[in-house]
Amino acid sequence: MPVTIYDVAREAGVSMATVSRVVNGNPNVKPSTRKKVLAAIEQLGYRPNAVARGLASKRTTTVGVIIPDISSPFFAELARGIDDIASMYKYNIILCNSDERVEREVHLTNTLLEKQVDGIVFMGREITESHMQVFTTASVPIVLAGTKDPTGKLPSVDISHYDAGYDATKYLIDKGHRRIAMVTGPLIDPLAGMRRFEGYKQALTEAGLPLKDSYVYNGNFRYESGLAAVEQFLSLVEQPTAIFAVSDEMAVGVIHGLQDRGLRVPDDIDVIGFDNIRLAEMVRPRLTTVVQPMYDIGAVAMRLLTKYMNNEKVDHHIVILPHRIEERQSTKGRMTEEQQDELE
Amino acid sequence: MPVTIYDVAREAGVSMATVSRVVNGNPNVKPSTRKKVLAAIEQLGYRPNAVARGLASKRTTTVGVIIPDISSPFFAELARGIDDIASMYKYNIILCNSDERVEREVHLTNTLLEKQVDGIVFMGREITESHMQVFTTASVPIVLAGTKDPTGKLPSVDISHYDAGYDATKYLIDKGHRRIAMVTGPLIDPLAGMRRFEGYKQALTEAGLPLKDSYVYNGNFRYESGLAAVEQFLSLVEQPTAIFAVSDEMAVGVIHGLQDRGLRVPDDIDVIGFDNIRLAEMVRPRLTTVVQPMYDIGAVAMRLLTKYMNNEKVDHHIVILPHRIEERQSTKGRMTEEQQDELE
DNA sequence: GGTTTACATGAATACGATTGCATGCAAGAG
DNA sequence: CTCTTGCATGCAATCGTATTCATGTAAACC
Repeated sequence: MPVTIYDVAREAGVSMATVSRVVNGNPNVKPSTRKKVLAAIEQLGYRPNAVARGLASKRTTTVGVIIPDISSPFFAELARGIDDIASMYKYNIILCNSDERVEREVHLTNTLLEKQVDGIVFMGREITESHMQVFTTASVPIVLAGTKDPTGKLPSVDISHYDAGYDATKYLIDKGHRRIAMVTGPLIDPLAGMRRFEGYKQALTEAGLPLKDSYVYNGNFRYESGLAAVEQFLSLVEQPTAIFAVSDEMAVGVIHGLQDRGLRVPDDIDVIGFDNIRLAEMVRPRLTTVVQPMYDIGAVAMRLLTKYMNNEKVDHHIVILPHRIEERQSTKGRMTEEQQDELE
Repeated sequence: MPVTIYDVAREAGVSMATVSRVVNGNPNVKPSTRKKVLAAIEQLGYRPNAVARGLASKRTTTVGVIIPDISSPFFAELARGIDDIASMYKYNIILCNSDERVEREVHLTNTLLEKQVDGIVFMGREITESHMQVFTTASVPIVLAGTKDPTGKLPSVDISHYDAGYDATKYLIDKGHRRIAMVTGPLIDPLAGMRRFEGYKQALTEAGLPLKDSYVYNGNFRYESGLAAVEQFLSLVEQPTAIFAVSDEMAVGVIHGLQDRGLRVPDDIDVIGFDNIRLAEMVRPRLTTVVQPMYDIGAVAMRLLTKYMNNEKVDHHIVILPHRIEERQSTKGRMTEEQQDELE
């Protein structure tokens, strides 16, 4: 029923090969016939069948995107970066939510490969053996965004979580803090969980500060974790003077937990977050945070993928994007003892 | 190079038709041969080519989703609802960001149709003539989510924006407010902009309250609009005692704008928002808001689409989901004069 | 035991494009 | 004027599957 390339050919009085050529912008067509064909297309309301084209050409101009949860602001921003670059290169995106479940991630990968996507951008937590197994059976490129595989084989785009954890902690130390608590992510997460925590530990160690278990709360990136963390920290005899939470949501939870107990931020306690989602500017006090270029991670990952898909030369298959600390109102620092001495 | 159904057939010593049958779960296959085929598939690592299947069967088990901006929490939640139901029915989704630009929406629709999606879920602002034109050329069902077309022809899932606007305003009136300001969306938006505003006007009228231009600020759903609105309202001699913002982001902007000026919410001014995104619970005071079932709108829209795709009977092609007001701490009301009289 | 019935399977074709190869023709070279 | 060259076009194979139809076989029936 729908009009095919053959109908157009008949209408224009040419062969289907010629129609195909004008549709695909092949220069080897006489302007006059091109015009005829275009007219026929317009006339008949012809819409090329991309599935047939995909079968014949072995390219679908579609890429798969596997994401933990699109309703998370962090990943949504990443996804937007991916899609913007994708559409810039004329690709469409098949978006799949994995909820970070390994079997599902593997299953989705297979589904995407069946659908003959030209490439895949993968976002997840841990890269396991199961992942590597499917990934290596793929005949199309796969790049990791916001993750890195332990073997370093796969192309990936991410920040240095270790450095970021270190920098945030160092920032607080330099501000004069000595009792610094941390709200971590799930430590099963090797990067956003573990590596950031290791950065924290390193910074403490270098400053000669003790690592106290009671100053570490194991969160899950969500707001409620922040609230819960405050409970733990405030029950201590020696309460922290600064709290480093590895997601903005948790950081805001911390701030509100503190405020609900009558403490002021940053007057009583400093708080620093992580990510720099829009929320960070939509709290009072505005949140000092480690900014992670989420949009860019997505965009760069997609750009990298296009290079692989076009068999272009790539210099570095692992790219580490810079992070930085955006100083806002949730941190103001403490005077160190030396500074206090000077004042006297 | 990749292994095809033909290779499997040879390996299993059957015809490709039989392989196709077992792959598609056709019951007309002797268990013993099914087993042989399955073994061959496993052995060869066969992965069915969904593109070829799509061409032959004329179904892609893929649906298109056009969305203004996936990085907006509101739409992200909607998208999640869509994807969950889609994957429940074994569909994948092609996600496209339109930025609410009409030409782009039209263009994306055409692209999706070329890719032979089995259906489309469309989210946008206004449904114009251009939209209707493409939509009607489509041979697959299209359902609107979070919008409605003026002609009422297209299937859609949404709330009643008019009622919601009315209810929010009425809520404030019942709380004793007489000076109620509103931060609207762009009035070009016929629903989230205009209809909510009309509900507001109606509620005022019924209560015998005047509609004052200075009490209306034209926002764009973003946080900054809320801040700006406060500027306008506080410059008035007779300042409002309650503010109704048609997005939570704007409402939070309003709250912060007020707080930044030393006013307290709700002690000095009540604020009510709209949407009930997670942010609403991540502010102090927590935001009273009109809850819009975003996830459900997406889910129901997708469910409706599956019915159309399966040629099932549908009772109502336009479905209006319920909204309600979630009362939190940003509203506490004012005593009316009568109440004050009673106290004396 | 012959006829009907149901099931299991294979051969062949359609799906709607892309693309390599052959061909015809006109222009340019010698 | 002939030969070469290159452009414009058509022919036909191909992509990997679904699906109809015909066929063969075994079970079921009276």
